[in-house]
Amino acid sequence: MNSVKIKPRAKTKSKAPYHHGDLRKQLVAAAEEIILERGVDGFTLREASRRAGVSPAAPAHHFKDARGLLSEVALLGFQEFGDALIAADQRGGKDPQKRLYEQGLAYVTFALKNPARFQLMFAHGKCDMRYKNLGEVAERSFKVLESAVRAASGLKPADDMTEDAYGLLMANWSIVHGFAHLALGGELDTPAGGRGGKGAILKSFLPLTLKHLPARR
Amino acid sequence: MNSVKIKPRAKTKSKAPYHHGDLRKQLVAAAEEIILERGVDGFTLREASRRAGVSPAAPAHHFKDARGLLSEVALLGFQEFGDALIAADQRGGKDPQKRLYEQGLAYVTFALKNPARFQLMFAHGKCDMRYKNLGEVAERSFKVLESAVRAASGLKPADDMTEDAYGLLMANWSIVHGFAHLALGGELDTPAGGRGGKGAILKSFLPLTLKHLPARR
DNA sequence: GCTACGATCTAAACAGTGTATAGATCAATA
DNA sequence: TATTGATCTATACACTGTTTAGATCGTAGC
Repeated sequence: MNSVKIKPRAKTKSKAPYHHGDLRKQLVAAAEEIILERGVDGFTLREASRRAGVSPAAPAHHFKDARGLLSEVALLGFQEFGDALIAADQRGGKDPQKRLYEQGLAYVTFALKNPARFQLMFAHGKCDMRYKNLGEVAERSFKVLESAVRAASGLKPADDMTEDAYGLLMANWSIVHGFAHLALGGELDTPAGGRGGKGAILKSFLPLTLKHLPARR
Repeated sequence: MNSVKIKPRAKTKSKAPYHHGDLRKQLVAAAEEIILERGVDGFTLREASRRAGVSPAAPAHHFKDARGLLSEVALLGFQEFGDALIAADQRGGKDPQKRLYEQGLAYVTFALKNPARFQLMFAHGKCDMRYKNLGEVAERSFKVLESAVRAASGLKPADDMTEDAYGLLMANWSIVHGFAHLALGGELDTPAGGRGGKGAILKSFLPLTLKHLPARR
């Protein structure tokens, strides 16, 4: 056999060059794969290296450490998440109640469709909020919610948040976040007519719950 | 000197016997210490062994593996948790709304006062729900909530849950669980006048949020 | 009292992890 | 063309959970 050595990472390429060329992106992709397959806790940096076809020390040149790579994944997640929330908010038009409802729908939908990413984004200590602009990007999602709550509370954009408005904000956030967390933990599968997977949860349980989204009082 | 050798683990005892004598309990205690100090992810079985003064292989005689030990900790947690919910429910008397409020208060209070334990109890995959009677004990807490929701929905104990009642249940659970999760993640610290630690959260933020606990509609 | 046993422990080993170090490779710049 | 800096490998270290074989010791049965 006339040795044509295979580059492990590329589909059909020449010789496995010493330099990967696209490692950073592939590490991120591998990380997303892994947390999807094995959960956030199942992630290992060495496995990501393996899937990218490099040595365990290679990632250090692109990310400070394992948390760095996970933080990058979270960053991308929060970007998509924020976009989804903004789009939902706009679907709500001028009705604050509808804005909150659409946001809640989008919040949980994102969580159930991107379970691993969502768990990572809100896991305690898994990623470093000082990584790049992760903190700001996460804050952006928060602001979308705050904006709708301000409208629902009759506040103008420049006004300070009142205590009541802040209570409304926390209540709205809590209910959708709690629902997402419980659903992802399988906590909503057991009782009564559960089962049916994420689809059933989104289609039947979620609307039943979002009916109770707190409005201004 | 009439040799009174010190047993490393016991306060003031004789000789460090080959057999520990109280290992199971001390492992549980060590595990609770560790998750409190280092978080659930910071737990290692070897560290627990070290603190109990035994070799890394010793725990295997009392727990199947690391998850087994954590499951035991979760089991004890759910027992206390269930007791707290039941006591709160009774404080609510005959008013379903008050029962739900007291339960919510107790739910979040438990979470903030036992952060590590709570995170463990609701962490995905950290403990084995088939461990001993962990599943049933966890279910017991759920039943306390369900019972109050039945009352709030005008259902008798024997009645099947209606869709609406189930929505009410999920909404109540979601809001308190979400609040607890967000608070533990420090998510409620940043904005506006936050800070002040868990005490401030319990005393000011929580009531503002629980005002919005969904009632029957 | 003795013996045998079963429960409980230790010591040592194995495979896996994250990460630090030193050195190899290679594109691009001076 | 030589050098430099970015990117990679090989190696090593200190951890981890868990398994194995063997040591210890309370106690049940004789």
